[in-house]
Amino acid sequence: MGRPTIADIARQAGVSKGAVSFALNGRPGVSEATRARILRVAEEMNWRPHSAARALGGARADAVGLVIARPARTIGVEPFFSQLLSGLQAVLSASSVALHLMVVEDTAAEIEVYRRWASEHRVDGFILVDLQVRDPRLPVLDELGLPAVVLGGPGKGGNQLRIWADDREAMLSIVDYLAAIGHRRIAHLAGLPHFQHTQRRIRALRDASRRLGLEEAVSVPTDFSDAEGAAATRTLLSRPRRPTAIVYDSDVMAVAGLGVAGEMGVAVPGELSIVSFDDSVLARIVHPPLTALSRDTFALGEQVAHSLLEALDEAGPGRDLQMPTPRLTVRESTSPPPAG
Amino acid sequence: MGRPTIADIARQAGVSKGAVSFALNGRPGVSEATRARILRVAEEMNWRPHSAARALGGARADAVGLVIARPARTIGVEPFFSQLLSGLQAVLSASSVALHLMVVEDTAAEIEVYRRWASEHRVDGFILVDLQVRDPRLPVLDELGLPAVVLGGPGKGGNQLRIWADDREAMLSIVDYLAAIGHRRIAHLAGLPHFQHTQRRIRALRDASRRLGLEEAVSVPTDFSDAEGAAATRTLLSRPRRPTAIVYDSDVMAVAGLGVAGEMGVAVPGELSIVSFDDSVLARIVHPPLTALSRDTFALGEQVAHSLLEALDEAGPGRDLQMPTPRLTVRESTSPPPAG
DNA sequence: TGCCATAGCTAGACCGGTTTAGTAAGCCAG
DNA sequence: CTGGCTTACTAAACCGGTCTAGCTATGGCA
Repeated sequence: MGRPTIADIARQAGVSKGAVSFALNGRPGVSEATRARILRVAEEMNWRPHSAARALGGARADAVGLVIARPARTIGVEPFFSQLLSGLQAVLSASSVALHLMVVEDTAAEIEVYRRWASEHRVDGFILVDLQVRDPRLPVLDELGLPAVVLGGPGKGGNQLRIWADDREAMLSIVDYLAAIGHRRIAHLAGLPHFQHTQRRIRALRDASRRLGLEEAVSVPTDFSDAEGAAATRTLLSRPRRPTAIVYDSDVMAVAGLGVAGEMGVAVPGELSIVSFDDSVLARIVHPPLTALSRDTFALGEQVAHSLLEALDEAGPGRDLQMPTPRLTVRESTSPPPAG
Repeated sequence: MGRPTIADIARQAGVSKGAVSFALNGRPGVSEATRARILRVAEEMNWRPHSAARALGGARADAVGLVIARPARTIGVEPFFSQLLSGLQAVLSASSVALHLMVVEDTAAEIEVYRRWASEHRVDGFILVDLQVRDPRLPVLDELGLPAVVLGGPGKGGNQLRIWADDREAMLSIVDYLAAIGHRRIAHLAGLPHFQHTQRRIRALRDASRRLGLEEAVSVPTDFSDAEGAAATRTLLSRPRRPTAIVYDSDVMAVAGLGVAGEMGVAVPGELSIVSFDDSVLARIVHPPLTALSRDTFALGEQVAHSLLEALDEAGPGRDLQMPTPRLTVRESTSPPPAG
């Protein structure tokens, strides 16, 4: 015989299918004695629920979806995503909720996946990353009516829960630190310009520069890849009056930039200070180890998972949840600028 | 009205549910005219199949499972997994097959997940990574009767398809290269000792050392983490007669080792040559860029996905599939050893 | 003309659960 | 003793598909 069904258990225990269902789901309708007997039989027969059958009745799919829209080959590098995934899994696994993961090429494809998974009842909710400026995904999620947690914010509107950290404050802490040790020409290798956090960081740098009266503070948008990070660094360092400090929006770019500096014979931190906006093992294992903004991405993943599980239980209106502002970890890639 | 069902379409098109099912699945039983009409109605009503309902009838779940057994916090670092994932996704997405991903703490938990997903009809097949020496997961998979693709081999027995590259030949190419440029004392920072590929690499190094008459060739097992990579490197470099070349089983460890060398004032490649068994952006962006074995992990992922999809269609007996042997990419982290 | 094969379709069982309506028995109060 | 209420349970509908058995109309062929 194949996998046992509740009908098999019912027959074995001498009760009806309904009674078995009640017993297995811990709901009233059977006596304690009968419940114990049914549970014992189910245990003996090694019964497991058939998730599809459950989902058919309109119940949970016990899965949540995460769709990442980035060119497939570039995902590999970002420790951020792997860390986030790990944190998500840690919580989801504990609740026996599976994670449906998909990597697509662009936002249009991403939205298509949301529609498909929702209509196919594959998932109970979604996790959104890389919040964009006027994000076209939000209205779609509202329309689909499934709960979602959005990484990024703060923001109004929509029924999703927003989880965010204060990028502006974080950028200010970097610039304040650099200015305090004497830097007056700071460059910023930013990420994709249509991401909300990219824009917030760029604006924060500009504001801080004005307030502190810096000589120069330029933001250069990139696609987050090591290639563009390296190329932009090369351009910056080739200028006659080059910046004395560069802030990188990701650790991958920072490490690439560090490599370019070494290659061009620019000493770090002697002639150039480097700060990474993202901390990870990557930032720690290179030499010199990078001064970086430390946030606990694993914990972020855990928080996202918790919030989503909560939202699945009681669909409330969208809320905001602020994570601690990342704190600057000073390592050996920063020092006062060269004299003169 | 909620989501339209085939019953709604049937009513609208004036046919029976069965006819709709035939039409939508492209099987005989309806005339071309009727089929076209049904398809048009389905299109108009924006119908999507309910995956649970399909799965209930014994059909496909249209999902495959990947379970990774490593401590959650350490996954984040390995570019290998992210690259593999990207390759998998590229192919799976194209076939509208979802990927169920789960990270667990150990092999026992991994096996438990296999059992659960199989009995819950959540997935149609599995992908196994980190093949172990006498792998306890293989008999379980045979018992569950679901197709699987195993990364690692070659191997007999089991009904799984094995996909592997020739680790032995790869290690030999590294040692031959190092010996050819004059190295006589080579160390090897290996991975977890119960992995098959770890053992094969250790054995290959020993054999090559004997054949080439090297002065020393030692393999040190680690847990793949940057911490152990750094610690073991420190120990090796502190010895009175230290190795002139170190081969690292992963790029993360190699980069960590590079950092330790820099910190201890050991010049790379002047005094120490470094080779990474895994190539990735990581190996390229550090300075000096690392000589490494290049294999296309993304392509590996694509191949795995293709093979698994094929196995889903026609469950054949287990087979072997050999990937191209990784080729050594010489960069700037290797040179002849210091004189004397 | 009569018979059979076949195309084209319908009705309904079925998958494995959940859930609702209904029923029998037990208990208590009046 | 009876009516009403609760408890413990059963029977059956239901979710949205797939699939098989069977029915009807048509065409081909002897």
